[in-house]
Amino acid sequence: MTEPKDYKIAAVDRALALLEALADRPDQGVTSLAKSLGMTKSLVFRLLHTLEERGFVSRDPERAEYALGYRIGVLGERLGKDGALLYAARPVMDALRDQTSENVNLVVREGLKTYVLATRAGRHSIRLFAQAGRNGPLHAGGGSLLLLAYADPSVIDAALSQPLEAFTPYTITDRAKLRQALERIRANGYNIVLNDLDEGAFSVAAPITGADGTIIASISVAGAVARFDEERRESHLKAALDAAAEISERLSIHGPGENGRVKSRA
Amino acid sequence: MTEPKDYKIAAVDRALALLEALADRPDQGVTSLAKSLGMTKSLVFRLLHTLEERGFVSRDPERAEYALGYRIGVLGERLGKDGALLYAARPVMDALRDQTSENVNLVVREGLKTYVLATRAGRHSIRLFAQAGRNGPLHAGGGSLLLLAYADPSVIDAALSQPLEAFTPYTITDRAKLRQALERIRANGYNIVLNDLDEGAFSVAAPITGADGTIIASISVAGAVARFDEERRESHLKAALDAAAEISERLSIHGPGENGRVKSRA
DNA sequence: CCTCGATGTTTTATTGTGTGAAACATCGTT
DNA sequence: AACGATGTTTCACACAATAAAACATCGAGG
Repeated sequence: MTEPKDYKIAAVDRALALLEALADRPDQGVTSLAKSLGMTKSLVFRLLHTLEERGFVSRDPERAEYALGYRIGVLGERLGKDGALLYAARPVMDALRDQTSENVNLVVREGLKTYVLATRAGRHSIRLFAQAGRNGPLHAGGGSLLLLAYADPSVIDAALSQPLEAFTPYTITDRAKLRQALERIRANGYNIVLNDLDEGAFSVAAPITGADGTIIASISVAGAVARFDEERRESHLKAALDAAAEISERLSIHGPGENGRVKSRA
Repeated sequence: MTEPKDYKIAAVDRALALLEALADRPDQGVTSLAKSLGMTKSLVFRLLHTLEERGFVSRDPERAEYALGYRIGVLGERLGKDGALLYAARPVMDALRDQTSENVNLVVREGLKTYVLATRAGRHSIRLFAQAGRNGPLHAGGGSLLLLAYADPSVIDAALSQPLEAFTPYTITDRAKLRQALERIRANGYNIVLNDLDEGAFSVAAPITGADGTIIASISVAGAVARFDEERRESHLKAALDAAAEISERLSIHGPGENGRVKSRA
């Protein structure tokens, strides 16, 4: 450990910790916050005062309890749900790509389509299977099927009531079989497919959980089936699941644990 | 001015200013931020560093440019759109109530219904016309009609294709007349109705604009028609429009101007 | 009704820390 | 190759953040 230069400015860091604490449990008073954060009351008081002036926290005037303020919402809106996901996923995707040397895709659902939010190109393949910003079907592709599996039943019904295009001979177009596949995905907690969207491609997908506990995205490792053997199947799966867990952790209200820090590139 | 004791912590305040600046214009570098905020580079650098460690800003590693980080999105999600609106509106609603002595309602649209987010009870009326959390129709009531007027055309069509209940003899149920009324609301930029939802009640409603520039809510002054004369009509209208502007300003990405501060209760 | 305890608010002194200036590094550009 | 602009790091000092403790305010309970 090279004792990596602490440029943190303590006052700011404390203020941010305070915000996190309020997000975690709103409607706390000065004393309660001070206790749980190990700060003095006067410090907490002044931090809150500063944050309040800018609308980052708001005080219930009657009960002298604080909560996150509207400005957080305004700034958050600017970022958008996708933004939070994207930013949280970025370094994790980099790491996953480095680990697997394969393509990495971050996919979300929008209505009855899927949407590739971001990709990382693997080392091997010349051609990327997915491209950022690309729309895709819900019933084919590792990440897409996974998202469908965890979608609201009404969404599943709607998706299955549409015509199911066969992108390859391996695409599942039989509705009963598709439901079975979804069932198995939910049972496993991941999804591995071969050739169903792009012929010659495999995809190992894991679910990402948002702050509210629902599954909001999938991250997947994808590449050419030629390179896909039993050993890689295991390692890719573990890597994808770990990456998904890491991103989910970052998106959780409690934030990334002390452990979860992604090591920056040397 | 009583020179109100500055409890602000400068470092924290600067950090927040930095966040605002990044929200305002993302993808800025250290120098640009330093210049526009009148801080030194080193300070900005360290503030950014601190914010980055907690995920409140994120850096594009290649281009060394910063933007809001995922953590803002996570916390913002916690608050929700309604939360931001509610917290931003609270003090303004208090002030509006004090000015007008009438009921004040904050209404948003949800699908083809409206929803009362918050109310302030006026001095006069014993009975509150609206109650927080209450659903209402889209085609009657000062705030509701206003929201309908500014809604997407598809929403208007959908709303008009439903049966239009007559809550009082004054409720507009004729679709052509309703469309005319909506037209007039858009032309005026406000809406004043009498008796159309509750008999004996007037409502003066003004539109609130969200961070993205669309109209997301209405704030209205409402009371008994008996107390509604030409003079009050003018003063209530101006008060409502001012209040709406104030809230909109707070919700804008640029934030409340120096002027916009709501004076706290003595 | 008064006292007690708990909470939020204000003051104050001291130290530590946030700060600016300036040196340094690292780019891309002409 | 030299320049200019940008990001990074160092460093010394002043001032501002901090902890402790006093004060205010409120409610509960005897």
